[in-house]
Amino acid sequence: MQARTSIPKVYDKLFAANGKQNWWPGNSAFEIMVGAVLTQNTAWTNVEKAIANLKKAKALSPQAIVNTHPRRLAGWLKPSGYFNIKAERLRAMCWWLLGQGGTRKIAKLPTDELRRRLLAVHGIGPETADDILLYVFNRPVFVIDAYTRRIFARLGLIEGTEDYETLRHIFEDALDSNAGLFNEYHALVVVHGKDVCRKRPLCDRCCLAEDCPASDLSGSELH
DNA sequence: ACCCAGGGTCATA
DNA sequence: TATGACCATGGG
Repeated sequence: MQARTSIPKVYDKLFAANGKQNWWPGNSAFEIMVGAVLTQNTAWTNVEKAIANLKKAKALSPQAIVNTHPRRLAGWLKPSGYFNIKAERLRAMCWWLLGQGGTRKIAKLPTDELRRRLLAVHGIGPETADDILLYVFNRPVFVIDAYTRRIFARLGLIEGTEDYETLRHIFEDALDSNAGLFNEYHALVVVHGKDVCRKRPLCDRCCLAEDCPASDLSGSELH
């Protein structure tokens, strides 16, 4: 009981310490989708280099990508790692997008149906699908990633070994179903995960610690 | 020289 | 269903 009711409070602390993040980085729906695939188990700085290569080659569109030989595409993706696999995944996503008639078309689908279709694409798993649902289609879906497991397990709010869907429902049930909130929350989790809570056994000096000044909301709960 | 990064798929038991 | 191997570059 204590555990689940604290999830909103963690958001308040993260927001108070880090402010608004304005995610997802990228200037178009398609760029966000490409980034979501390329960042799989990969540092974002490496993803930026690969996306820059695509832009320089004027290949940041579904048509351009399916018209590009996989070898050449993989070459542009090299800095983001797993380049052969990611070239296939981007191809699969682009074929799918073209077959669906573009993002404008599928934007009309209900969230459950859109999620099923995303998960049916080779190379799009639960987290990537939810990144796209949330940051492209503005759907109130809570994204679970490795940082989420680590941080909240460390805080004692979850075990950390729960499967993806279980965790997603825990977070979605604990919060208002608000895409803007989920957007900011996941961004804050990632920023916090990179920044402070790396290899420590406990978040002893970070903004989530009990005695941290940045975590003291002085009873002014924002929700 | 290690360790890990905003995961997912596939083969095996 | 539940592990483990595999993918691969770049920054710390």
